[in-house]
Amino acid sequence: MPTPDTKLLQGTLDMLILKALSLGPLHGYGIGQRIVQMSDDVLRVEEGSLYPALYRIERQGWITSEWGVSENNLRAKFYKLTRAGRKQLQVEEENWGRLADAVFKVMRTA
Amino acid sequence: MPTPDTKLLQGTLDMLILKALSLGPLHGYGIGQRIVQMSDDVLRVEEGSLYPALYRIERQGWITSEWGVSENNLRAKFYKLTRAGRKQLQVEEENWGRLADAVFKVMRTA
DNA sequence: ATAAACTACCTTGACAATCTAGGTAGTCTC
DNA sequence: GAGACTACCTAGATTGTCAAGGTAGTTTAT
Repeated sequence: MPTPDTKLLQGTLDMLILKALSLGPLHGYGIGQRIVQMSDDVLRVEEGSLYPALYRIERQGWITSEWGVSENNLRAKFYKLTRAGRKQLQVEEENWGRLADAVFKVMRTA
Repeated sequence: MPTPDTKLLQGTLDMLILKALSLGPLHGYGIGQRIVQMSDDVLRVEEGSLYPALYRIERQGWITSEWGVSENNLRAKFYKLTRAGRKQLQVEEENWGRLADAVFKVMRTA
């Protein structure tokens, strides 16, 4: 198990989850792993953040869930991006880009 | 007065304040303005966030304060970066870079 | 003179996101 | 049958930010 050394950038978790799901349906546990992996072990997602985030996002209608069986033969809840979720991902992506660029610009100020 | 349309990326305020002060001492009100200006009106700092942040940062020993008079002839508390603050700015800068890069990497994932 | 706009500070209360730290239960390997 | 791993969940505390209020002094325009 990778043990990344840093906490998540606040406010980006929802976006990262949506992004992970944009690559295909996945259960909660797997989403956490996929994010760690996609970020090359820099970003970690604690379960205490992950599951509440999933409920929050589902309540918004951006993902749907369905119980199933994992690759390891365990019961698992699979999440899938909705059309609205795909749209939301775009919005958050643009927002993040704008903000991150602004921060970078400030940091580059002589 | 510029009215930027977005909230601050959480966790970056301290860094932005330190950065603003790295360009020279400044009073609280001015720090807020400098950040708005450095970010081309994308980042806004609410006073309800700014002043508590300044106390927090001063408590850490990264800045010191001194009462003085502003350019407009009003009493104002001027903040100055300490040596420790300059070092902290570096640390936060590296951290931010690493995290932001990781997020960008995730978002670019096919 | 006096109102309006701006500078500069401050505080309170609420809210949202995250983490820590616990827990359950099933599977697989040794 | 012990230990590691998968997979879910929750409660409580902490933290950062914001919204919305407030005080007081200065400047500009009327």
